[in-house]
Amino acid sequence: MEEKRTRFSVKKGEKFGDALSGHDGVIAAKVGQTLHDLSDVSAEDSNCTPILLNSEEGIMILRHSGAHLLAQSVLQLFPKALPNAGPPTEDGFYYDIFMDPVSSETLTQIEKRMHDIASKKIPIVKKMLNKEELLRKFGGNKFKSERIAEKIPDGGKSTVYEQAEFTDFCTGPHVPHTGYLMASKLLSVSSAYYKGDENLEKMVRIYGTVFPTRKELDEFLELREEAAKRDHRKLGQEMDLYLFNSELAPGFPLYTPNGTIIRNELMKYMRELNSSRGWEEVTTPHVFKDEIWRKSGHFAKYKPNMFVFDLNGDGYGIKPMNCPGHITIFDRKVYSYRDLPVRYSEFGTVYRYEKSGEVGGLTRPRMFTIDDGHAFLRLDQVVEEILSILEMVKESSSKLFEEPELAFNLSLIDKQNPDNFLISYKCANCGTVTEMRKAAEGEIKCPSCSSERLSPDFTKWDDASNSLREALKRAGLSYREFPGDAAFYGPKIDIKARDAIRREWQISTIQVDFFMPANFGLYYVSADGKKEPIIMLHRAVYGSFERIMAIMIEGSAGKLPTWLSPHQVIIVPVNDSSSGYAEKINADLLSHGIRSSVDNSNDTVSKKIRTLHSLRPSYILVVGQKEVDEGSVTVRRKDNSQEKMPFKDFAKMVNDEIRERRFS
RNA sequence: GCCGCCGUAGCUCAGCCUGGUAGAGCGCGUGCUUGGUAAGCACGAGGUCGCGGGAUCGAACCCCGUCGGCGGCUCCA
Repeated sequence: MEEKRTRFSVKKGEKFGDALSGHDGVIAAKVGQTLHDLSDVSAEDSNCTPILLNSEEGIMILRHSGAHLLAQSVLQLFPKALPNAGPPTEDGFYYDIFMDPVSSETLTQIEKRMHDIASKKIPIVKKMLNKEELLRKFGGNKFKSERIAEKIPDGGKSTVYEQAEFTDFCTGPHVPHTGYLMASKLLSVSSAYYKGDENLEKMVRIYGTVFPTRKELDEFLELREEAAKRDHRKLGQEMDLYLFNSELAPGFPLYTPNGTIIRNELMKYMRELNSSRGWEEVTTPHVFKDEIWRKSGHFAKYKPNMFVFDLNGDGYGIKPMNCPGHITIFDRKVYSYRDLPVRYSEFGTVYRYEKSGEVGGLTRPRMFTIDDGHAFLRLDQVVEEILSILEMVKESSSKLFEEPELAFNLSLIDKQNPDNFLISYKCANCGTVTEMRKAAEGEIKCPSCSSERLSPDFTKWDDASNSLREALKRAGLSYREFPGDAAFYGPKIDIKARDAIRREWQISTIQVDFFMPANFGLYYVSADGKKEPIIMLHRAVYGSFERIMAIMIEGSAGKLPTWLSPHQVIIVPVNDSSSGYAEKINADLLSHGIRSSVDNSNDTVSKKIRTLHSLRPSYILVVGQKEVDEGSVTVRRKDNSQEKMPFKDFAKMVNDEIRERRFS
C-alpha cells in the first residue's frame, strides 16, 4: 500500500486521466488536498499526485463506489426502496436504505446482482446539477431531498454520479466503471435509525466490502475467521475462565477459579499502582437508598438503567456507579486546603440494566467491576493529578499489552449544541448565576427574576478542558478532540482499545466534574478561612476488569503474560518412572508461589500436549529419564519453541519473569 | 428497544426444506496400553432437541408467541 510520491503536471483543460495515462492502477488524482476523478478536467496548470487503487485513499474510493453499486442493485430488485446514504468504512461500506426488512436470502440475491452489474463494466459518469435540478431529480426520495436541502445553499450546485439508470447525489470521486468492483461481498444486514435518531424512520443498513482483487477479498475473509477464533467468549470457555448462564443470569459473568486468578493478579497490580500514587482504598455498599440517587442526579438521568427495588416501604437502588459512595465517605469531615488531594479507590462492582440488544460477553455485561477512583482536589491541583493518572494508564498498559494500540480521545462539550450539558448561565437582568441542563429543564429562566435573558458561561468547561488538554500535551500523548462526546457534567479523556474484530472499546477514563461535588455541597477551607468548592476527578485505569480481560485475551489470543496466566507451569512426565521427579520439581515451584501442576492423566505425551494447548499454559515442562538423570527440564514455550535447561535455571527464569511482570 | 442470523449431549456440530418420538467427533467413565512433543486401542454412560401454545393420527422438524445468544443500530462506563 505504498503511495506513489511522483507528481505529474497537468495542463489547464486537460483531463487528469489523460495526464496520468499509461500508469497502472491509478483511479483518481489529487491536487493539494482535493481528490479528482480521472474524468475531471483540470481548471489550471498544476501538479497532481496519482491515487493508486492500492493506496488507503484509493481503497476508500473503491468502497464508496461499492456502496453505489449496492444501492443500484437494491433499486433494480426493489424499485420502491429509498436509499439514504452510503459511506465507505474502515473495512468496507454500508448503505442505509428505507425499505422492507431484508433476509439473508435476499442479501445473496442483491450480491449476485452486484456481480452482474460489475461484470458489465458500466461507466460511472459525473455530472454537475444545480440545486433545483437536484431536488427535481431526487424529488421522490425524501431522504435524499432533505440532504440536498440541508447541504446545498440556494443557487448552489453539486455533482451526481450516474451508472446506467442509477444516479446518486455524491461528491465523489469514484472509480471509472463498475468493472473495478468485481471483488465485492455483502457481509450483514441490520437496522439503523435515520440520522441515528431512534424516533425517526428505521432504515435497512446493508454492510459489504470490496477489494481491488479477489485474492485480497479472500484474505480479508480469512482474517475475519481467524479473528473470530480469538473471541474472548470462545477462549474463555477453552481456558475455563468464566461462563455465562443465559437462563439464570443473562448478562452476568461468573468467574471460575482460573478466571478469578487473573482478576486477583490484576487487582494486586492495581493496588501497587494505586498506593504508589497516593490512592487509598475504601469499601462501599452495593445498595443505597433512593435519596442518594436523587441527590447525585442518577435517578434523573440513569434510573431506567438501574436495578431498583422496594422493601418495607423504602426504595433502594443497586449502584451503577461508585461516586456517590466515595463522596459519602469524603463528606464525613471538614477539610483544610492542606488535606488535599484526597484520593479514594475501590474495586467497585456495579450493576447496570443494559437493554437486551446491547448486552454481550465481557465487553458489555450487566455487572462489572471498575478499578474506580475519585480524587477530591483544589482547582490548582487538577492538571498535576490528571498527569499522574495518565502516567498510571501508560504504566499499566505497558504491562498488560505487548503492543499497546490505544487511542486517546478528548471528549468535549459541543458549544453549538450545549443543551445536553450542565452549564452555568448568567442572567443579563439581575446577574444571578445558575447551573442548568437545558435538555432536562425545557424552558430556562432566571431562578430569581424569571428573566429569559440568560447567557451561557463556558468558563468552567473551558478551564476543565484546558486542564485535560495541557495534561495530555505534557504527557507527550497524541490525541483527538471530540466535541459533543463529553459527559453531561464535564469533559473527559477516554482511552480506547480494540478487540479481535477491531471494534473500539473504552477502557480508561479521566473525567473532570465540578457539578457533582456542588450537588453534595463538598468544600474545603482555604488559607484565608473561606469555603472553596471541591473539584472532583473520576478515573478508571483498567476501566473494568471485564473489558480489560476481554481485550487482553483477544489481543494475545489467550497467551497472557506469565504473571497473569492461571497455568504458569504444567509438568508432563513421560511415564510413571519420571512422575516422582515431576512431583518434586512441582513442589519446588509451588513453594516459590508459582502456579504449577503435574499432568498425571493416563495419556501419551503428544496427547497431553494437544489437550493442554487449549488451557494456554505459559510453560509446559516435559520430563523423562534424561531429565531425571540430569536434573533438567525440557521447556516448551507459548510459541511452541523448545529448549532443555537445568531445572534451577528454569525456576529462576520464571520467577524473574513473574516478579517483573514481563511478557517473556 | 429495532433489523438479520441462531438456540439439538459438558463442547463443536449434523438432522429441520421433503413430520414417523435423535446422530457424529471431542470430552467424561471403565479396562488395556508406560507412552519422548498437537488425537494409542476397546467398551460404556450421557439429550423431556431453550420454553409455552397451535394445526396434525403423529413435531427436533410446520405455524404463532416468548426467553436467550451473536452481528449491527441506538444508548452507554
